[in-house]
Amino acid sequence: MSGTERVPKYERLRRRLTDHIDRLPADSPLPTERELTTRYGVSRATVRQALDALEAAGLVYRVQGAGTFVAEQTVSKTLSLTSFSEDMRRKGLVPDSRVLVADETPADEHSGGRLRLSPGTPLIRLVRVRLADSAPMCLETTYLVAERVPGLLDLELTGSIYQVLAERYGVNLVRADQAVRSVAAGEEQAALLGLAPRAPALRMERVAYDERGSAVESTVSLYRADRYEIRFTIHREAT
Amino acid sequence: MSGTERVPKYERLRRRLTDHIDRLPADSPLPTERELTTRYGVSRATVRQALDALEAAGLVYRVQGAGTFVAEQTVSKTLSLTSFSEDMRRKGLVPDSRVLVADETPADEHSGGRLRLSPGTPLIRLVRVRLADSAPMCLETTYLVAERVPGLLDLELTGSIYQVLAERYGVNLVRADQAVRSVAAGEEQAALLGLAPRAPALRMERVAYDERGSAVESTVSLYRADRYEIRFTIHREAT
DNA sequence: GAGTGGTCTAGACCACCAC
DNA sequence: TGGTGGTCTAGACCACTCA
Repeated sequence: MSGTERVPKYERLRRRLTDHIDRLPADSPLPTERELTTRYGVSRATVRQALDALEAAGLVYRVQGAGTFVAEQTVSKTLSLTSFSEDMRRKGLVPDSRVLVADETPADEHSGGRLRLSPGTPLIRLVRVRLADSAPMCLETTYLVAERVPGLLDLELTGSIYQVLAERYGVNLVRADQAVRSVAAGEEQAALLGLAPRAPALRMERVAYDERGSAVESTVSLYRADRYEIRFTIHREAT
Repeated sequence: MSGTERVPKYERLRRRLTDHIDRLPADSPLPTERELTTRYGVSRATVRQALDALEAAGLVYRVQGAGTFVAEQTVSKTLSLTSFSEDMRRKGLVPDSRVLVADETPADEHSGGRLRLSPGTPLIRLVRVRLADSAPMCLETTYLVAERVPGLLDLELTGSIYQVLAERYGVNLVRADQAVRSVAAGEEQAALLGLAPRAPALRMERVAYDERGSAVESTVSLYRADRYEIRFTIHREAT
């Protein structure tokens, strides 16, 4: 890693504007696109590319014929694809894991079906109790396509798997389909999570894909309802 | 409504390409940007604007130096801001409502806090049992800023409120912050939903905003866990 | 009517991939 | 090395808002 990082102009402009916006009250007008053009010495297309990103992030809103304005602050951000570790750190908690199972197993209809694999395809299976600040937060069963992550079981598995996938295997998970349900924890599950039997839990099912749309990871997470909630921002579709 | 609708070129191109893509297998290469330029008689910037939308929707992926390709089909779409009625119709169910409460009430810390209003501000309150195919699906308490929807209580409230807001009041909800939890239904709630007491339920809290980022609606929904789950696609953030 | 954001063009150079 | 997508420019016209 050398110190040179290629950062496009529109990205640099976006960051400068983000810092600027954070210090402005809601509904403050931003400079006009043409003024930003001269102020930062870039073309209007570049300015618009930066503003497009800010608008998509919900930081500003634009009114044709009037201008661009600071939006009221959103409580949360768009829900993004993160690993458990990243998620917890973002919340200010210290993540950890207790590995219950780590082995290789052929795909059956359950695990392979979600990954759209034929039965028998080798999968890495991880069953972990995920801890936050040393207390159980969630019970997680993960399947990974073994072919994509050779030797994974020989590694430390306490940190962020997504980071390992990216750095060691060049596998970048960019998209995931999720399904969220409310369930009553089973006896065994409740015991592992430190809950009373039949206590409510949040069940999250996820299939994550790489850039090309190939399924790589399938995870079922069971979160303690008293410790976890999902927060996110959604938008109205145009179509 | 006259028949003339202004549709930008990039939008027309996006639709044409969407239709085209639907008939291609995954990983098929699309024509190059420069070829689309000549084929459709538009500039490359316009082509890229159309492709940007397709990429954001997860229909294609781009590899620098190689080309643009059809992505594998995603099961579900990005979670978008919809009303209960729209949500149910999309699932092929018939929505209906049983209104329990419909009145005007001053904001207190609970209701006003989420909407970021000062206590005392008039609010419209709706408590409804929402039905899908004539069976209880969810128990919903909605607060609307009364000033934005004068006379709402005189209207039929069985249909889509979002449609009423847009068509009658020009209020377009474009963004919402949501929080999802798993809870055990209380006795009264369980009775209204046709559940056993302490049965698991999905609790969804939502605050919806208009284009300018002003909070307009605050809703708490309690869904029957055995009938409802949330499905959505999420993406990895660049930053 | 002056000024704003929305759309569109024609052209250029760069980084990257595959042959 | 040739072609691809990624970035950027300078300029134009349109639709819309607001005084």
